[in-house]
Amino acid sequence: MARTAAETRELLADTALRLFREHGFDATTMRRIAAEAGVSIGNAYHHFAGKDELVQELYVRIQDEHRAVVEPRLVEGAPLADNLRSVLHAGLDVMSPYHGFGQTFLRIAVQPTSSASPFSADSAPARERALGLMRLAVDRSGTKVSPGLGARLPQLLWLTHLAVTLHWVTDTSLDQRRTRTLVDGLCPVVGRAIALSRLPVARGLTDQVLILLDSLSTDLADPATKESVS
Amino acid sequence: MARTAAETRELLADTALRLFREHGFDATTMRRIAAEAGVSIGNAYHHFAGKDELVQELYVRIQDEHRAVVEPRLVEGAPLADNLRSVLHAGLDVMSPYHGFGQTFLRIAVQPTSSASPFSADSAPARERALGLMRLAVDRSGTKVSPGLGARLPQLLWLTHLAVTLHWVTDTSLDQRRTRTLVDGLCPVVGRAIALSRLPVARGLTDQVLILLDSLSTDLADPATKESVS
DNA sequence: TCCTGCAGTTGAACGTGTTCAACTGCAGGC
DNA sequence: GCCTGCAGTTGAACACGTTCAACTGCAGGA
Repeated sequence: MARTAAETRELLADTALRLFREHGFDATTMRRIAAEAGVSIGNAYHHFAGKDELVQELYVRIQDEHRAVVEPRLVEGAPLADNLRSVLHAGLDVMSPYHGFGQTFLRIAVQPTSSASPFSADSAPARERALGLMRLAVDRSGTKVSPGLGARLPQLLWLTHLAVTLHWVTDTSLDQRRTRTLVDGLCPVVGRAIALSRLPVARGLTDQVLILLDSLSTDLADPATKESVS
Repeated sequence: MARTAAETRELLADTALRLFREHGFDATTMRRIAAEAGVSIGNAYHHFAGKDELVQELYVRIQDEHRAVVEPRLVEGAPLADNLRSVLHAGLDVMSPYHGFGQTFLRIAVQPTSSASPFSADSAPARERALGLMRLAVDRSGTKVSPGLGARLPQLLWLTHLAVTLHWVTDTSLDQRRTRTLVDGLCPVVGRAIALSRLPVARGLTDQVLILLDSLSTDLADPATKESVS
């Protein structure tokens, strides 16, 4: 028997993700994942630290697919609002089959101790890729942005993406149409806000927001700030 | 033996909340809660549908305490930003002892099926009270707000509160100081944004935001929209 | 040929949240 | 005094996620 570790790992991930899609997260037991993959329970735990880590695998795959789907859709010179709309809708498209256990997704992502948290140091590469996608949307767009805001805009849009995802998870409407509506309404608002930020009258507010974002990104960038009681 | 149902229920809730505070959520087993309360496991499940429902009990108590703590702190005629700051800091004060299982808190709150979701129809009374608190902060403040925005402002501030809470849950800094910093930076920004919204140049954006909030509150108010596949 | 080491694997066992059919004891009719 | 109904209670039993000491089989030296 004894495949290579990589083979068994992928076999388990594929099986688990299929069962998650077919029966949901709770109804999919580790015993069944192992059984359908043709390995023992203990072996499954040898390759994945727990059931949660199998969801992280899905997280990674979704993100890869998101980028693959959205990149061709980003139009050079289009308004930023339009490109943002493409990114957000593409994200919803990709996540769509997994709405059933979005709550599980969130439960795992929210654990500060876990490496799955979008804010954790461990997921810095994944976060950097997500930020890179937003940066691409900004760079390709024809919308004029002040340099100061331009540097922080990807981060701001990424937070927007998180907020939309949060809404999507709790969205019980048919096919999550309400989240689609939210995206369609939100993107023009973001576009207008950015346009407004260039006016002198909004300069003070814009600067304050940038400072706030700076302090937030310090949270994300500097693991040393994670000190706890000695 | 056989106390009244209300007595046993409260005894269990008190015991559970004490154990949660002392040992955290995961380390507190239903068996131990029942044992320390002097009842059987089955009895505990007779009074609470599950471990999650005991956390909902905490959710209710925290909210009551939040209102009690913050109401005296709201200053008549103060800038809205100051009153908002009081509400948010008071919220953090009250939640502070329970930061350890904030993730558990969120896990339960996020389930759309559960009645614990802040967006669910079941928690409408709790949400209404939270909104009422924000309305009070707005009404007591001396900040001038356009009527259209004024009507939606409590909802907007409530969403702000949710966002801050989300940051708090994932905040690993000592005593969650970073969230405190976030609040201190965020409140002036909100104040400035509201001031800016009154200017004619921002009228279009303000209207768009209000329309967006309208569609969001339709989500919350109208349970009929929760239809799923027939 | 035998031994050693190790990557890959096994499944019984543990403690968990949760369920449920059965028990207890009291209030109130007869 | 006896029966009935029911609110309150019980704990064994179930399936689950997770752990871990032990097993397998092969590669590569002696």
